[in-house]
Amino acid sequence: MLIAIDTGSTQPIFDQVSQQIKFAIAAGAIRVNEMIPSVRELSRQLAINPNTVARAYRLLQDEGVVVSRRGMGLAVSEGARERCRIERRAVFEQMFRDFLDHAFRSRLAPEEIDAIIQKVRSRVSRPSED
Amino acid sequence: MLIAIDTGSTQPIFDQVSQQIKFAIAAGAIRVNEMIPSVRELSRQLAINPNTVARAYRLLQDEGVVVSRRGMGLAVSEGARERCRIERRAVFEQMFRDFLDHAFRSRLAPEEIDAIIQKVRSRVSRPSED
Amino acid sequence: MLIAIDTGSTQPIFDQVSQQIKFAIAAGAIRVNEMIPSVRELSRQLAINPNTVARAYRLLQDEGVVVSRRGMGLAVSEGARERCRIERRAVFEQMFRDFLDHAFRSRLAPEEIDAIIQKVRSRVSRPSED
Amino acid sequence: MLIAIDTGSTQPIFDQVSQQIKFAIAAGAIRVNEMIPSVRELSRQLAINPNTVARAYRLLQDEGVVVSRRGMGLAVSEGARERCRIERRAVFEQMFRDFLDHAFRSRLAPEEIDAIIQKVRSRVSRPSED
DNA sequence: GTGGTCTAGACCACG
DNA sequence: GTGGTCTAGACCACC
Repeated sequence: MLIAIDTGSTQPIFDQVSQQIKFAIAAGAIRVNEMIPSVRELSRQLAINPNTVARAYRLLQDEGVVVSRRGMGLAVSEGARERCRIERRAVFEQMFRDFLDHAFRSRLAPEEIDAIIQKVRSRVSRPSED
Repeated sequence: MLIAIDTGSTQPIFDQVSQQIKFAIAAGAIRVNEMIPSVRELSRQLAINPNTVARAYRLLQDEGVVVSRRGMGLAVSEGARERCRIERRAVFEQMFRDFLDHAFRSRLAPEEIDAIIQKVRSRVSRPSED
Repeated sequence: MLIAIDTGSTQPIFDQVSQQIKFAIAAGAIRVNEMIPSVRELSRQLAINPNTVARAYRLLQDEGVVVSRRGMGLAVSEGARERCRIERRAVFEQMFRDFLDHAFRSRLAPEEIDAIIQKVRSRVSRPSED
Repeated sequence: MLIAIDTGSTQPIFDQVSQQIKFAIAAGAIRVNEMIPSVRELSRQLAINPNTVARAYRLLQDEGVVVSRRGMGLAVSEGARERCRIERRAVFEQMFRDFLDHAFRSRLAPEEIDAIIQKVRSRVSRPSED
């Protein structure tokens, strides 16, 4: 359950948690029918407020990614993996679209956009260390 | 002075205003030593509160992009264009780096990343209508 | 948390607040990692508008003296004390340099400058009552 | 008539002008009964708004430092020099008192205050070049 | 006319 | 509970 919280990010913590769980499911790191950690357990691990984990889990339930098993906890639902893959794809498509749109609106020259993409890609086959 | 406010964005209005002014300077749409619109004028144009514009302008002053000419208004400072260009470049480099890093950490396959870039780029020579 | 507001001063209230907090950190009266009073709390204590305190706190954040812990409040950042000491030192060095420079430019005789320093120092081991 | 305007200073321009004239009189650089430049002349020299010079001159008249000679302009009044010396003295005494009071209230150690005074004095026999 | 500060009060998301 | 943003409107000094 490798979840990395960035408290400095503008993305809310509950969102980081739920998103990383979904993307872990998409990647197959958590399997269908597998249980996810309890609220108390995960909040302890990540050193964040239990309410925050609870909110992330509520989100996952509302989206049908996990289902409650009474008295046991939450398990990854049938079909969750495919849906998580689709969402992951959509998230990053939107992210790149925002980048391009914003760059165009800022009158950044196409050549400069190309230069950015070239430069960053050449440096990042694994995450940067900034 | 083409500034477009997106009230739905998570980016605060004052931030949109100051950023768009900086990028307009970067693009040469506002020249060094030129005055920027008065707080009251711009707030009227954009139909937002003068305090919000004032806050954007305060940001610009703190960053040294504009200087106050007392009783007269705010003028684009010497060397502002180059600094704005550099900042614009840095902003978009960071944006694309975030995209890539985040995608890698989400274990998105390199081929899928390529597919996203191809697909979106082919579609966006002008801003999307989302 | 002894903060004294001088409403008659030309120095803005938000500036007095942020500076006094920085100097309190420099003096060790507020410790690293300690939370500073909430916006509402301090505004109540000082009988000033919450927005004014918020602006002071925004300044402190921009300077990296405090960091926001979301939903919890603001905490003094690592290394803040040393930076606050340095700033305090710089502020007063500049203040005295301004005094001297201005005096010289006004062609005040060195003996008269000495006389002023002697006279005032002998009188002030505690703050004056002006 | 050596007047140096600092547009970046917090001290209003009209105040800089009137104060520097008074201090020039205190220093004997402008003599009793001598005429000071016309509003138009000085505003041209300093490249500032004539209204600003006019306001400075009004101040000087109100304080009795200069008197109007109909159709001719403004002349330094009898006894102006002594009064200007006294004011100059008071201004710098207050300036140094502010420095000390503020430093005490900021809990700056007396040794550090001494250190500042030593350091700056050793460097400044003529104005600094900051 | 200009920017700058301050107040008052509303609304929001986060924990 | 916390900070953050935005609106509305007043007041000030400066040019």
